[in-house]
Amino acid sequence: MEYNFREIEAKWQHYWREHKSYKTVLDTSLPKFYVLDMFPYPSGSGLHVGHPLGYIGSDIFSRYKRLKGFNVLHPMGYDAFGLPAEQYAIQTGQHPAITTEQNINRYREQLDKIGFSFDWDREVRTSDPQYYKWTQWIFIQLFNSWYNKKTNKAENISTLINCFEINGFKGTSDDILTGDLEIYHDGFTAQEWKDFSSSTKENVLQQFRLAYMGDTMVNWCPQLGTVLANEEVKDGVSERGGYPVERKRMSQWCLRITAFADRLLNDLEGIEWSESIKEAQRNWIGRSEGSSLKFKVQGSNAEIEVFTTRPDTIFGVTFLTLAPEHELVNELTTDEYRNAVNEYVTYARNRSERERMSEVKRITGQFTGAYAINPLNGEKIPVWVGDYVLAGYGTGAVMAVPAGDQRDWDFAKHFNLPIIPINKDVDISEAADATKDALMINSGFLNGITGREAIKAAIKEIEKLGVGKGKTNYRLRDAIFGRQRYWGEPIPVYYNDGVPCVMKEEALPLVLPEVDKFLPTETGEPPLARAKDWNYETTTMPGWAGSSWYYLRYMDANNKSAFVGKEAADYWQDVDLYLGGAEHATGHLLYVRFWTKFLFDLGYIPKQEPAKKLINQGMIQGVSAFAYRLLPLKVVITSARPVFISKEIVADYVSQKITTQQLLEKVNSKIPGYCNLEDILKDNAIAISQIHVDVNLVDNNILDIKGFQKWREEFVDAVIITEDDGKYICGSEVEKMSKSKHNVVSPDKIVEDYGADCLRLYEMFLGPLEQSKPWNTNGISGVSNFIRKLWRLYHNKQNEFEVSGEVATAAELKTLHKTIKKVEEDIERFSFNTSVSTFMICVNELTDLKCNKRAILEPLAVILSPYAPHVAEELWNLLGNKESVTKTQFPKWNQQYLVEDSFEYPVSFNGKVRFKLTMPLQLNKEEIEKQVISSPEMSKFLNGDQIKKIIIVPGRIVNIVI
RNA sequence: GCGGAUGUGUCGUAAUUGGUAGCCGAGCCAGACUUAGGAUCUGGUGCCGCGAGGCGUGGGGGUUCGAGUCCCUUCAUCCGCACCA
Repeated sequence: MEYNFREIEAKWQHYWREHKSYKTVLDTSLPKFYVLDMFPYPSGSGLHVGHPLGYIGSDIFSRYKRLKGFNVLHPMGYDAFGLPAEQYAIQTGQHPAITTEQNINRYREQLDKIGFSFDWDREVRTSDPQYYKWTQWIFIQLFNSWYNKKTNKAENISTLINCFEINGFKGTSDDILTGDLEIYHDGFTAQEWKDFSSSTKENVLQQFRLAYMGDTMVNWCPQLGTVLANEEVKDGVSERGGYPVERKRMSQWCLRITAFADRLLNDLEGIEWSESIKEAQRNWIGRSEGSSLKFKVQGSNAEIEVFTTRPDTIFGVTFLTLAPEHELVNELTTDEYRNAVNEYVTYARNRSERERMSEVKRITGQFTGAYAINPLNGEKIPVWVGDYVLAGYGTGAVMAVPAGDQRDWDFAKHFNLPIIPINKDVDISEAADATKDALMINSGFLNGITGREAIKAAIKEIEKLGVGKGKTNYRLRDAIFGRQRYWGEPIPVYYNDGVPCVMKEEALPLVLPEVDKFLPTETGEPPLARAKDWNYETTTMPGWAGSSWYYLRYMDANNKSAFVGKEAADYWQDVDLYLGGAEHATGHLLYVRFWTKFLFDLGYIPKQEPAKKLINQGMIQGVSAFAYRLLPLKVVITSARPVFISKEIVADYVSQKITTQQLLEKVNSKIPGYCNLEDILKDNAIAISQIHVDVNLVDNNILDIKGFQKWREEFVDAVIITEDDGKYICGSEVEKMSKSKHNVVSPDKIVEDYGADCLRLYEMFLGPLEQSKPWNTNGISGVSNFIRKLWRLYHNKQNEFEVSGEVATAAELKTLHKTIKKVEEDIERFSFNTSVSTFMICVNELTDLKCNKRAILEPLAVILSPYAPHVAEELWNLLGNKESVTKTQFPKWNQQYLVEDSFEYPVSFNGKVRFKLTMPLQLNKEEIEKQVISSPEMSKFLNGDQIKKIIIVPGRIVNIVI
């Protein structure tokens, strides 16, 4: 045996744990560096090889920064509340806390085997009452705060109450307003405020609080029995479980994230996050600027308010469309159209969200009989109802400009409504044209200017007439914060005569109560309603609550008196490097920014962005393996045994290179009399189904037949039809790694077979960190060889450590310093895959030089230690160092060893390399030119042409332009 | 439809500011040592061509002495948002 990774890795993992090598303490004498991984949800299936990818990257960077003299905070914890544990609890009755605990222990065991440098003394678990105590505390702060538009920050609600007591409230025009005040539309005086009952006061304040009870349309999932956030719904079904989701109006706890929309959008500028994440967030916030506009309704007091981004097109309006759910639909509809409208509204409501999405192109609508008046030209225009207008965006009503908007155009064509051209020389006979650059026509005072200019002019006029005003609209909705679930943080609220009150901070945590079952009650109330003497809110917080501030807790994880102490917050500030998957773009990564801004506004933390730099590691996909099962249909089966056919044979069959008869003959030769050949041929009734095979039973697409037969009881005596050489070839496909697809590769197995260092190096070697790629173990031998080669360099045949004290030669030093330089540059730009190659080149060169010198090995062990800490630590130790390699400094590379004395210049003519010339590197441009021109090859390739120009890049290239 | 990203050998990939395309690894081929190991070592391996040479970074065009890299255009794949007014 040579390099024994099992022994070495166990030894050093034990050492690090015993010596708390990675414990971090606040030390103001050192510069800080905070490296954070998105903490995992501890699922029942354990880690797969995809999970550690980001952790390895962040670990390399953390270890590197430590060697560079930084005080590095590199913590880990668990996002422990979540649906799967609860679903499991519902099925088995097992308390989710127990399942979660077990899963966490398994995760920890797996993580420990990979040799991460986490400071486990700072571990957090969101489901721990000592943690969620502070999540609840933050909720209370949100409840006790409002957003002051004047100061543009969150403030304690008392400043608002003060304001009411002194000035009263002027209603919607008051610029301290951020909530949508429908109830207190006309405002109130200071005296009226004082006279309000406490419940009326609270009703008013609810319109301002950052945590409030809102009556909103929610995504209701009947199967899961809970509401879901927008990002938990994909294509009309729940992200988890894939159950249908419907829209439902419910009273819910909400967080007023919309108050922060502008800052969430603008502050994206200042952070180093990938463009795709930023863009996803911009998209999600969906800021659009335009104007509100009120249309009077003929013969009614009602006004229809619309939002438009194109007020310039106001003269092209030929009808209004209301969403079917719009509150004025009923009031406006004339008796003549009442039945038709009711019918249409019912139809639209019953169309599920899913249908509505999949039938986007289907145009439906109904005239209400009502007419509105265009406030700018007094034209009478019909009011329609149509489900292409969404109730949830803007005002739920649009002014339809068929000339400029395709949806309006389609609607107008379908119902034969008029289309007024508003742009000069623009053809709208086949489609609408939304250009802003054409000159306006048929547009009153806007005629003759471009749409771009007209937008400003129109808003000015609209505001002058008092029929609307310039307005910014957001797609972003307030975040629904209540979940009808058990396994989440209880919301620290109780009710006094139906008026919500938050608990006193001293009374926290409000601990999750025991319940007899984890299901909703018979009356449809959330599981918490089952708890005895539970006088609190029965919904719990959503999964993202605990993860919206965990990075702050790590700074001061054991603080009993604050969510984070001032000293710790001031020192650690924010995350310098955040690593995690891109799938949280519009969920976690938006909420964590929201909470950070809020806590910043209240003065608890010094930064208003959580993370300076974000790297999204790519997803590692699984390579699924398939076996092909022969399914005889409508056929007399004489054998009930399952039959599997090797892929190549199937492929032949499918591509009809062999006939059904040949296939069956093949089957029959293996199991005579398997089925009635004639009947099969008569009906041509044969089908092949694909089944996922556990990838651990497959090597290079070749199936372990015995293992496969043992895998499932029903396969024990399955008939396997192989290729002629007796091999069964599986099919393969790249899919998401998941238990149900049996394509999960566990890091444990890799560690077991090759060692943790090898796993770390290989995961990095696989390609750029940010790129998604399928897992493929085939190439791992190269990395494994590298470690063994390094080991062998410093061990003799008897596996005894043998190192020479001789002075290193120039060539050896060159190799070393080249490597240090490259590795340092690679780490700084997160190009970990290229440094693995660099190490390989280094060891190859040292092997060629037969170099086993201490002077080379010592620094090499240090620069290798972020990547392969165990083997580096062992070598470092063998060299006689008492302290751990992690306590040392990253070596400095020295230019002097890298200087070449000569360089082989490629000499090219018009960019085509014709010959090469070796010259001293120290030559300046003139000298190089002289040498090139006087070289014997020159005339041969110049071929009588005139030299126009010579371009020389010293140390690079010589190009002659002819 | 809008937005983001990616296209390089058989495969994973590499290539400072535009400067010898294909580093490193896998696979494959040949050889050595050995005799059957999933070991180690050496050499070869983009395509066409006997060769000189030519062609090559998804396709087409452009800028340049010179383009994987910059610009325009187009195609393909992946991801996000989507009847957002």
